[in-house]
Amino acid sequence: MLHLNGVELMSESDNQLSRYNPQLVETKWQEFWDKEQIFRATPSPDQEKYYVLVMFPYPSGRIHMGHVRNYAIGDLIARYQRLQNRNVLNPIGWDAFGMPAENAAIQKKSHPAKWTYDNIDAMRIELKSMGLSYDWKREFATCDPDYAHWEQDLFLKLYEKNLVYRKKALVNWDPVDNTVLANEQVIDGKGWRSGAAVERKELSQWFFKITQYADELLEGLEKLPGWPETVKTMQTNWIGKSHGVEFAFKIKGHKEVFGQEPTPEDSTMDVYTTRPDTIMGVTFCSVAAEHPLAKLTAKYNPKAQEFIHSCQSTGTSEEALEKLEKKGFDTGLKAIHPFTGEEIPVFIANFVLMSYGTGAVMAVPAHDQRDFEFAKAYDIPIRVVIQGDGELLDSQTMTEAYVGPGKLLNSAEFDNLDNETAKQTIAQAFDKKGIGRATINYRLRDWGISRQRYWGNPIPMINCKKCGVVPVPVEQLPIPLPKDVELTGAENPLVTHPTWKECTCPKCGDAAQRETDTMDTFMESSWYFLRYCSPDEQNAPLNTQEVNHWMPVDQYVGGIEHAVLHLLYARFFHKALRDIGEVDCDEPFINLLTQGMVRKDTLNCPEHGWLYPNEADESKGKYRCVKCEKDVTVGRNEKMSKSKNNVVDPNDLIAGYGADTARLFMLFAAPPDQDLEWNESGVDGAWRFLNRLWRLLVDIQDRYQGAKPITTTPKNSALKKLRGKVHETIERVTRDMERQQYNTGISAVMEMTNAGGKILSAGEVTDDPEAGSVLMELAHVAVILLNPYTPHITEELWQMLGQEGHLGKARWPKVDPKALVKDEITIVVQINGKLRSRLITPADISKEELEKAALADEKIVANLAKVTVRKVIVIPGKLVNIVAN
RNA sequence: GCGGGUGUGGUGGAAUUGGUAGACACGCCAGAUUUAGGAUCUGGUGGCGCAAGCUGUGGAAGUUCGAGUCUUCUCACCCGCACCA
Repeated sequence: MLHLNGVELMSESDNQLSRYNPQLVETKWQEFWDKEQIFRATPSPDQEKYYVLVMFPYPSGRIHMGHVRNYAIGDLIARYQRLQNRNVLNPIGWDAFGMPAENAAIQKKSHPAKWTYDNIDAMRIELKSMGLSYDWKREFATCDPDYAHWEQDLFLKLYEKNLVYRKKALVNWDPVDNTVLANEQVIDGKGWRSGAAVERKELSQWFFKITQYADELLEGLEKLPGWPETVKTMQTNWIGKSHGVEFAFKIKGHKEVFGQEPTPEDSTMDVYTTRPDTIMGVTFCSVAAEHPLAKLTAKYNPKAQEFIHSCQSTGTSEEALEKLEKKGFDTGLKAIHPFTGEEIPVFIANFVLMSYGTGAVMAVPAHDQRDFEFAKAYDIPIRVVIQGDGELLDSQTMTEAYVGPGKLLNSAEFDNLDNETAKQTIAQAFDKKGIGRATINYRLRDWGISRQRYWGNPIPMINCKKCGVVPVPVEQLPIPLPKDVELTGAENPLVTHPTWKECTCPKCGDAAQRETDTMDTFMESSWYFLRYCSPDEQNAPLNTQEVNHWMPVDQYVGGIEHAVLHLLYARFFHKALRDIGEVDCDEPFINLLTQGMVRKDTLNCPEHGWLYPNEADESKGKYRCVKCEKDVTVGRNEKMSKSKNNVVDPNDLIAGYGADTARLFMLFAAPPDQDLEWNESGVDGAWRFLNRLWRLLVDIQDRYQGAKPITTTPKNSALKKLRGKVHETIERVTRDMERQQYNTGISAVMEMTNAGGKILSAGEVTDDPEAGSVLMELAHVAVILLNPYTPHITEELWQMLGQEGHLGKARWPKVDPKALVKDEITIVVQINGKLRSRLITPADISKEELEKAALADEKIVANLAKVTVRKVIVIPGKLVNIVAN
């Protein structure tokens, strides 16, 4: 019996000639990898490092197809890089804080920690059944006391650096989850998780100064060529940098309107505009409902108050906004135009946002669509100040605002300037007058991280009546969550717990209270990739030396849904940690691969609603419900989701076909960044290929046991051609690995094994003295090239081929350039670009000879009988195109 | 509305980046094999045509000896943002 590091080859009765048994093979190799710690990563000075990272899962209890795809891709990259002799770090862990654990605890009257750790145990088994090459020694969950401890520590370090602050803020309140949401977590005015309509509420909140890094986050994108354009565009738009001018209007009329003299604050109004070139077209101003001038007006005028109220109660849903009419309320106050001295009305308008710029805008109806609509509704003058090429604009007849480029008119000393130049000239004019200056504005706002939830990491702060906000001293960390809580969903147990929040102020020693908010769970995912580098570090959040050895992440793999949220927070947090000396590099993720969704048809029965795939019978393209025989509507092909029942459980797939088949299918069915349509027969195809491969290699080993892979050029031309195919395949698969088009890599190997199978079954050259070594080379190459896709079966076949050791020690094959040299090639002959004939010529044929041969070809001669040749284009090695008429 | 992307056989998808369109697979058709494991093997398979051939990459035009690939316009679908001044 053969042995390999204590692992037995399949027993005699079950060996070489027997069928491919994935369950046996996979269990065997998973145990071997585990026992021998094959994928343990330790820094090594001799090898180039490679850090591959997959987005860690939330421990929901079961893996889904999205995980399988994500981790199959990540593992393929890890194994490929190992074969390229790189020292690979491929870690995994658990994004373990969050609301589902609390909801489950409420439902089951248990504790979130128990639910979470039970789920992790279940999911770990599932992940292990996939045969992923993780360094499991680095595994952690973000709810581990250790991880929470060092996160609190980092929070305090950033607080010291003045990157964290607290302020009262109007927040997005999710009434179902009873918590605050960041702007990024509000989608179409609804909570990203609960789907409930978000309300506005004013609360004291902790913020990270992400806006301080807005410019670097924006510019950093340019240094990331390995990121998809879509993600970079989304982040660019999210940051929303704009150049403009901020200036102040003098405000008058307080006495007339309110019967009161203005306070200094009330007598001016700051506005921000990106269009200073249209300054002479300003005919009114508008302010947000929350603007101080609006509030002032409301104080004296109940109708204004009513109007403001109606603004705030309008929904923020997509539809509501789209149909929302432009409405305003005239404050009666007048703004003084800074250049003309003209008095213009100031309105409270329902479409002005308090949270962007200054909450007040100068309105130019002729050149801004919103202002145009507003002016039409309230009969405000429209003044054209930019004239584009073409027809003359007429303020009386124009039906929409002109927002294009052009020359200035009706603009006094600025007349005839082109508007781009005017932006600068006028900005300077503001500066000279001392009432305004060029400003940069961002759409991005600071990251609010306070959450009124139990199952999160406590914010390590103390509120003292005397001293105010005081940070918890580092030596008192960690602040653990209380274990003795009962979750009801009504109120945060950290608030209601009898003792947890009570403490003494570190400054004055008086009784004080802890901050009861916990941190946004995006905090945990903002530095987990750093903690992976030194997961056991006991004295600090990070071991800087180890972190700097492994960082940055060379390849990050995950879902596109994190394009803005997680990926922007993580970039920011990383840069902040860089600035407190925790890590050296500027960007955490050099290359980003965003995999597409796994989708499946949805089935809907008129009686039973959404059906599971096995609840409908298919015949002739029609589906019937197995329960009621009614016709089933086949809905759109959609992302697999529990609510639509269009899910396939990866565990069933792995139990039935094995992990290798599941992985192969996932990687073969589509390029990784594209959506993947789930298709049962595609799985069968992958399964059959692995069986064919198995049989082919068993056949080769049977016939040519002991043959050494060939290293020279075979004499027989069929064998030479086959060897050419082998090396062409190495070249193609290598290229596909580098360009991350894994589906075509598999195709290439399939072509190669098909060619090998053909030679064997044809039987013509199987007795050639070199046949064995050519086929043995093919077998070896097939095994190694496929190892990143299907690790278990390739290990088993490697061993079956009599190889010492395991594939962890193998190296990616090298192309023998001699093997790629072809004796003859096929040349296409076209007439006027249409295919007319093919020539088989020696590979080294000269241009002239090729032209001659093409023109002498029978079919070509026949086709040229009635026309005159005008020109002949010869592309050596490819084609000849004859231009004739 | 703005920004980004995608349209190729019955299906998933290829096409060395301007040079044989449809690789590889699924499905289907025909045949072989008394066929023990989700069969396997051989051949065929874009459309039209008996054939030579014609035609064909959402549509229209253009550049080019030559266009799935480049340019312009247009249609459809998908994703993101959405009154950001």
